Amino acid sequence: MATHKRPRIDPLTVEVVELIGTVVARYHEEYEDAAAEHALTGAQARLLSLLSLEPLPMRRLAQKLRCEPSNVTGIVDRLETRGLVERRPDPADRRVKLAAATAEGRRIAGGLRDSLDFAREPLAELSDQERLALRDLLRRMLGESTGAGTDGG
Amino acid sequence: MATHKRPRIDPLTVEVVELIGTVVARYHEEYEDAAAEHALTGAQARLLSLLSLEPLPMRRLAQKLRCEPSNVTGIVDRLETRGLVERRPDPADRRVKLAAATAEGRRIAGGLRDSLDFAREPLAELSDQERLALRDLLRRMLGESTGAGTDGG
DNA sequence: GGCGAATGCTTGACTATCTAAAACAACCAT
DNA sequence: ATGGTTGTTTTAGATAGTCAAGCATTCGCC
Repeated sequence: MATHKRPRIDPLTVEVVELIGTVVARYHEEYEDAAAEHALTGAQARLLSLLSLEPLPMRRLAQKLRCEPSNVTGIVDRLETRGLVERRPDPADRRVKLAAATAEGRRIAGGLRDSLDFAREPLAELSDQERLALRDLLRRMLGESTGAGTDGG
Repeated sequence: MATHKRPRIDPLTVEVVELIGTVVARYHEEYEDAAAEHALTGAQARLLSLLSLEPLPMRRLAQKLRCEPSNVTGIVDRLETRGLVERRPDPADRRVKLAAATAEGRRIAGGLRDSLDFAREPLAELSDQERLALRDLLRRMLGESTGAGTDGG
């Protein structure tokens, strides 16, 4: 009964998996906290951070956030109500609406970035050499598909 | 203007931070997908996984999931409706309700664990020695506060 | 030039997650 | 016994997410 034919995993792999789980959990916690400090939800913070780099069509936002466009409509609505984001027409295509961060929106996004100490603090524990080693290991683990934005267009 | 007095960060640290962000994103994606394969939401999957180890009081669940107890009520309700979880009285304290996974719930939790290939697949890329190095780096990064469940009672 | 299909966004209906506040029951100390 | 504390649920309300339908615009094609 319950023949869980789970491929045998060595304890080391299990431990690494658990460590990664811990990193993931802590990262999220810190992110949500940082967002909350600026009266943003996680989803709002992610969207606003994207827009602080460049204006984007709603459709593009949905792709980057991996959700339905109709969902983006709501999130942008709430940010627009608060004056952090605005919708602009796309001169090249009148169907498209470009969401863009306002000056205030960019200010908040900057503050958010600064609050995101998660990455800096624990990394400070590591020497340059160790950071280098960590980078290489993570790269290999991610299989070079680390184009950081290569989410096929 | 906007004197973002952001402590200068070296490019290596920035890159490592981005890599960790990618790991976090992929982990979540995989987790949600695995949950969806078993007709569970992320929150339901996390809760059920906890209960597959041992029955827990609602209050304890809320602590582990870092949310309000009233929230746990709803999630357990939905899982109970589907017969994956049941509420039992705590013989030692009649106020307490112990949430416990049913046999079917444990079965699903097992399947969920098996689907969670995220950790195994990319880790297979690494040699034993590299895994060891990665473990040590992650441990140091997390500052030994990796008691994996030492969420003070 | 115009017609139909495809594209971009929004709306509406519905579910899940989450919080805060209030209600209720049971425990515990005095 | 009384009263304060603790554990759970209920209620109300917000956000986030899906899917299907609707509307406007663009594009392919004749």
